[in-house]
Amino acid sequence: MSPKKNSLKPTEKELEILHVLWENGPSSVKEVHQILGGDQKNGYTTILKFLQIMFEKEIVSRQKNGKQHVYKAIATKENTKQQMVDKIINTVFEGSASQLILSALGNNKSSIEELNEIRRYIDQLEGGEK
Amino acid sequence: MSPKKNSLKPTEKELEILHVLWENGPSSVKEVHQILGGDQKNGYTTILKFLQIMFEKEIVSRQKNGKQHVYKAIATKENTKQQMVDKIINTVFEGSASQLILSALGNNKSSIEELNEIRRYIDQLEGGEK
DNA sequence: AACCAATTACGAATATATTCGTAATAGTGC
DNA sequence: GCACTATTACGAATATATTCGTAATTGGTT
Repeated sequence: MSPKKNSLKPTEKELEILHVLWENGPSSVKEVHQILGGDQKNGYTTILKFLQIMFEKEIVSRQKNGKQHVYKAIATKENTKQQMVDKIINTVFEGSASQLILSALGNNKSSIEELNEIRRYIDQLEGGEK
Repeated sequence: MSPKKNSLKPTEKELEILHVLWENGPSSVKEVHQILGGDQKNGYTTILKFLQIMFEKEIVSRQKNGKQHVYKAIATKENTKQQMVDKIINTVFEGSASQLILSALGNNKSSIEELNEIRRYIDQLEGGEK
């Protein structure tokens, strides 16, 4: 019965902005705008508007610093990635993570080192029973 | 310079419908509507409209059968899954398939058998050099 | 050929996402 | 305190997605 809805489904553009906040850390509108390519890519007020909307959706928090706001992502990159992975697993891989994994292994060229890392991780999962 | 754009980004609803066509095979509007839950879930013309739009976007093909159209998915489920995997890899996993895989292994409980299957697949990839 | 039920076609209403212009505000320096 | 500029707030325009009511069509039946 919480008054807020926390569906957490960033749109395409919101995700772009989240990336900036994750990589750059807490940032002003100006910074986000710049990092995303300046006026070539988006009007300043476009980015501003998005940050305001994201603030209302509680995707980001903000804090005043002089006359400007500094925005900060609320969800971590890890959490967000996890949610997106869960979603794709459920919508197209009938709930099976391993299907997704096989598919990811399938077409994408992972290096030998990466494959070894994955193998090590699997060993770890199996070793730790569960 | 082809006259068509083939971006292939099914929306949420389109994906739902594609699933029906993949699982059920070529289907009439009536069938899709029924399988998706009938009038409880969507009006008949809603599904009809979607199939018409998807036809224009060339997501599905269709063929007349008596007075009705029989719709058929153009892309296979495999292709579509692959595209979605590629996209998520590029948008949130900085192009690294193995990152996605580790993430998928991470929170989702795969069974021992599944882990073994994945391991076998990795063996195969490594064995076959490449 | 005329009728009827099933089906499609069309267009509009609503919802959400994206973009940005203009107005209001608020610190800063004088 | 006042003017100046950086910044935010607001509201509207456009785009795309979703939903469905109503009209037109069409194939089969008599």
